[in-house]
Amino acid sequence: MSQQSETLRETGGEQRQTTETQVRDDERVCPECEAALVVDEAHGETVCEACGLVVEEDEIDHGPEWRAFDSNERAEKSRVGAPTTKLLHDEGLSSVIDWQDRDAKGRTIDGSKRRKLQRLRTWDERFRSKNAQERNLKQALGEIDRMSSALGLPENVRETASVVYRRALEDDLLRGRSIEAMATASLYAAARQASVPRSLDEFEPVSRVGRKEFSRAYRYIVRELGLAIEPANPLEYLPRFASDLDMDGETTTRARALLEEGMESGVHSGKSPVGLAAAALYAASILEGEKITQKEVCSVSDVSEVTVRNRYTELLEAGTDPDAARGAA
DNA sequence: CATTCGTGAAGACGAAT
DNA sequence: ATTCGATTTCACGAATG
Repeated sequence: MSQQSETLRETGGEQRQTTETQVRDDERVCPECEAALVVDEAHGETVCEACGLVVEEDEIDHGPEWRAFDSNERAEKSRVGAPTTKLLHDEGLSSVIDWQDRDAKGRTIDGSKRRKLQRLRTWDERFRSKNAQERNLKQALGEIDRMSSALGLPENVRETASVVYRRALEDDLLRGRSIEAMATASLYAAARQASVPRSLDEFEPVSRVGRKEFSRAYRYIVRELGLAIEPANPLEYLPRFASDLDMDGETTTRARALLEEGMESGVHSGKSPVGLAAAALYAASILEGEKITQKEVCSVSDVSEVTVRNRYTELLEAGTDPDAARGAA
């Protein structure tokens, strides 16, 4: 999956080089000598290269840009430009291109200037929508990170999830759906694709949106993106549940055999894979004499005891395993 | 007493219309 | 969007150890 990590790196481009203590700050120059300022991150200071003048960080002056010698002058020149706002991602500092073909005095613009404006609008629009998507993505990736660490999902699943999300974003699948729901759905899909599935029940408490919402989002992206996700295999849940229960390797192997047999005879069609896995563990624990209670398997697998009961009787019936018969007797 | 087993009503879900 | 069928869950009681 090198393709995925490449896509990932692509947008991670805004990392700062924090290892360097000295970074040129080209935006500002020293008020005394006009030389470029240098940011000393170790000391948290901004310093002039040439004359050594120290300009404190975080002391950016938003006030008047000229000195005022009396109140008249102060009123006149108090501020240049619009105040900045945190509500816009660029703090309102970017240019806005009007849709009207008129200049500042209201006269119409014509000819080549008009076409030029048109091209500018096109690009402006492209950058703006790109930024909107980037911000969206940033938030979603944060959520994916949060949830996957809460669920103990490995790194590669996060990457897959972010790729899925990115595709959904590019295909304009986000309309009317919340970022959170889509992020959850992407992670769910990724976990299943990576053969380390988590059930919807496990996602419910870590997601910020309701189960209904993200499961709908999940179905939606699977259909729209054409993701090939097969029904979850009960075997994939086994190792995790087994280790949660501190079960014997023997018993786990037995459970796996039981499951495989059961799937041969088709007991699993239409049944919840999680319940099947839980039942197999329970059945195996009886057969192996390492007794665990139904309640215990239920607590690690989030299925009801009833389901475990039903599944495990089916599993034992389907199992023509002579060994199983002997163990039960 | 804890665990297991069975049952019917009720909810959730996917498929079909 | 609603309806239908299958599955799961809940709540309960009974049996078993």
